[in-house]
Amino acid sequence: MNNTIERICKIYGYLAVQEQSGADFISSKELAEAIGTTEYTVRKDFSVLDIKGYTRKGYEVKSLKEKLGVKFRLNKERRACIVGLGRLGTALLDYEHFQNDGFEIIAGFDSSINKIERIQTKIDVFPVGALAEVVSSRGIELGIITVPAKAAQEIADVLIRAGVKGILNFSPVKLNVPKDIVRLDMDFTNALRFIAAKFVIQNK
Amino acid sequence: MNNTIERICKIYGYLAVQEQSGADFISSKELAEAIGTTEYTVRKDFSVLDIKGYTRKGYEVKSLKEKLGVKFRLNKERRACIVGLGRLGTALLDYEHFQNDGFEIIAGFDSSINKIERIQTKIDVFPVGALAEVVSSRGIELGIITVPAKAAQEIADVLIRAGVKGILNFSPVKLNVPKDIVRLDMDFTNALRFIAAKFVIQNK
DNA sequence: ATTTTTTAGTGATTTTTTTCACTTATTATA
DNA sequence: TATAATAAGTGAAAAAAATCACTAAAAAAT
Ligand SMILES: NC(=O)c1ccc[n+]([C@@H]2O[C@H](COP(=O)([O-])OP(=O)(O)OC[C@H]3O[C@@H](n4cnc5c(N)ncnc54)[C@H](O)[C@@H]3O)[C@@H](O)[C@H]2O)c1
Ligand SMILES: NC(=O)c1ccc[n+]([C@@H]2O[C@H](COP(=O)([O-])OP(=O)(O)OC[C@H]3O[C@@H](n4cnc5c(N)ncnc54)[C@H](O)[C@@H]3O)[C@@H](O)[C@H]2O)c1
Repeated sequence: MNNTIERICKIYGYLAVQEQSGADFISSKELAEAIGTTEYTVRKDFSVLDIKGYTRKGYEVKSLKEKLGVKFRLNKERRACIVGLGRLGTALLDYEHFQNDGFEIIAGFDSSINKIERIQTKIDVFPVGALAEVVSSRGIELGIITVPAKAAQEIADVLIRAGVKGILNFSPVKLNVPKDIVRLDMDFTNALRFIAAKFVIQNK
Repeated sequence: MNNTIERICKIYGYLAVQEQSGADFISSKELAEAIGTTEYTVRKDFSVLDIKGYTRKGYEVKSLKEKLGVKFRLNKERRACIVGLGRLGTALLDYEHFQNDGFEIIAGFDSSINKIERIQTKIDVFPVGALAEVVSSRGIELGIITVPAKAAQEIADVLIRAGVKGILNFSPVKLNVPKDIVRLDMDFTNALRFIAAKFVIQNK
């Protein structure tokens, strides 16, 4: 199931691009190539999701995107916030792509008043003390954590208590969250390790 | 196999922390908890890798880390470079953790001479024209791509021709690489999509 | 000295995921 | 109009991954 979700998310992104460039139909083969899987897997995913295509044409880009959008609620705008406005946090804060793709970063938080005052961005920034209040009052569903490792769990706890449903964690700690909260870790060091390790395995 | 590699990388990171804090032995259960899997899976992974523990004690932290380090060459320093010194690239450039964990960022590249001149960092920065030369002469094995989407494939091609073995790609495009090159995409938008989609699926 | 508890090790089983093999529909072509 | 080609749909098979169920060893407790 996770694999399917992951593929669907990639497909959804690819469809957005294709839609923009005016493509009408797209085959399972092209989708497979675009996201790095096989046409069988793409068709099986769609089969399970009860999504139909057209023989000899493929899937209609617009309606396919629409259907995936509805099934996985990728069509709906989601509000997010970033906690920890250091080097990584500020880079993310100004990353316009998120907004285009349906994720609206509507607030940033930091513990340093200094930083908050100096920061240059169109997005509202607050002291971290306001986190719980802002998250719940503004209906923020996603929390992005870019604070130092030692503060990450505490921030996660506040976010969850305030009502976020998912956490994207950039700090290199494994956060404890209740199992109805979706957590995803972006650990760059592990990513580099994975690349290095995979290379070693592949070549022996 | 990929799943095993991923788990081993996480375990390796956790072991580094445990070693630091002076732990001697660690059980499959603790490891499982730390990386988010089951004790069975951890033991099975080790069983396959022919790694032995001690009954009623667990695995010896130091020698386990050592063994994984050797098997997956995670003990060896790897040189890496960052191409694209914008908001994300500069954040990564100064991220000290990489060095601690055996990844030595030894060069940064950008197409803007202006940027290169203004940038403040201890790491050597070069115009992108020097990429191929620096990569091959300094034995850089890993390339980190943080250029805009439209330049990403071209940079990947140069990196590969110059001899990198793996690419960590932060741009939101699927790079084409020969299959002996390990590529890993860090697509933050997809990560947010995944969280949102998983949440929807979980709660219906 | 004996029993209990804990934890690894692993073959067998189960579950999940992927791939295959084949059918069907539709369009293009001869 | 007949034939060829293309691409979806899907049950079956295969492969991969995870879990279970058990044994064995060692330490701790009685
Ligand atoms: N910089 C990178 O390239 C990079 C790469 C991988 C992972 N990370 C991880 O991302 C996180 C942030 O990294 P960074 O380099 O941006 O660090 P940073 O030190 O530049 O920024 C951290 C920010 O968090 C703020 N902060 C600290 N405690 C806080 C709290 N309790 N509540 C709110 N804000 C708080 C600090 O004031 C600072 O602005 C770290 O966990 C780091 O390990 C960073
Ligand atoms: N900023 C973020 O938070 C964020 C988040 C997710 C993904 N990304 C992706 O990471 C990449 C970089 O994002 P960013 O926000 O840092 O962008 P940015 O515009 O701040 O930086 C891009 C840098 O690449 C340089 N560059 C452009 N073409 C180049 C080339 N051919 N060779 C070498 N350097 C070149 C530019 O001079 C600039 O310094 C983009 O692909 C973006 O989609 C960024």
